[in-house]
Amino acid sequence: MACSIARTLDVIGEPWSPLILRNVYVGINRFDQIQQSLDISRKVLTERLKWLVESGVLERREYSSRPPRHEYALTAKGLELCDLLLVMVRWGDRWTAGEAGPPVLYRHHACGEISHVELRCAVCDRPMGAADVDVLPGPGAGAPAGSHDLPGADRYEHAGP
Amino acid sequence: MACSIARTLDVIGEPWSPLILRNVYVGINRFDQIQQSLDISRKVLTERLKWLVESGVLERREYSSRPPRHEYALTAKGLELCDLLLVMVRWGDRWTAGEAGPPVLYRHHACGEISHVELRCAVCDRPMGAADVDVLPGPGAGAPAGSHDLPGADRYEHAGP
DNA sequence: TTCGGTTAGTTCCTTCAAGGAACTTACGAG
DNA sequence: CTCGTAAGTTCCTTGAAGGAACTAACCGAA
Repeated sequence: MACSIARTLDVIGEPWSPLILRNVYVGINRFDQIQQSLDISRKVLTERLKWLVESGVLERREYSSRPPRHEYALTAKGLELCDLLLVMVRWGDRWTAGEAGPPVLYRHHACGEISHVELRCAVCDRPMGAADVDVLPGPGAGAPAGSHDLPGADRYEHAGP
Repeated sequence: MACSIARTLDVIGEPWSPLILRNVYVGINRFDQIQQSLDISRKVLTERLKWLVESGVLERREYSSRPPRHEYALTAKGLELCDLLLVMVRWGDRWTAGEAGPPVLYRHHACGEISHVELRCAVCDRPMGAADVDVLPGPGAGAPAGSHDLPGADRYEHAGP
């Protein structure tokens, strides 16, 4: 579990990143639009966008040369990150609901119904949450036994298995 | 979509929080254990734990009075947040895999197989990801039409619908 | 041709939060 | 009586975030 979470957080761990991602997802994908809708500092937005592009989550593309204008689009990698947002939304709706119900609804293309996501087991299709699994060391585990503080560890790479 | 993400991020938005949650989930649930395994500053850990307890995600319980000793445990609310971690792990494994495969594996109690989570539609059971939904305004939407910058907004509450 | 206006950033300065190391409290063991 | 441990606090230093203003590259209108 450890390092995959850390690696994911390395990409979208800072608080603004998921909100930026969400905005691009819903079509707010130009610099000034994002900056105004989130009320984020232009400097930080520049940094985050650069990082998200470097990480392969967003793509910066020119929609007009002369005047050079750019917009940001989700890659396949980024679109799958938005699945994570869907799960966040689900939790936020369930546990921190405002007075008036969820602010946004999702209609599933396949069935046309207003719905929400559920976690299922990829093998047996039954519900699969954190309460329904055992955690075992896998092939990429840092070291067999009880070793923490791997040496060349970057930010977020502290967490041992 | 907006504010539910923001509300969720308000609880676990800072980078350390998901890692703390994960540690408690796997049984590393005392102050010094967490501090050492994450190599996090004691001060910040204190703050995060306090916040997670206030948010109802963790519970601080005394496992020994005199000497007063405490440990942290997940609440139901917190356990469901761990579902989010499972989805993070899935993404991290797929897109930022190390050389040697995933560091941790999950065995599903119901079927006994090593597996991973999939997102399904709660209504029709078919796969449901960010690519498979339309986003519509819901009952709790800030305002009907194109209004941003709601006034009394706290941190993360900037994001309009 | 000059005067805005728009988009996408930089630059600079100030404030706030994170990190690190040492200190505190409350006990129990030798 | 000193040592060790768990769970924090306190203090100081560094790094990142926020804010406002400035730049660049063009377009269209006066």
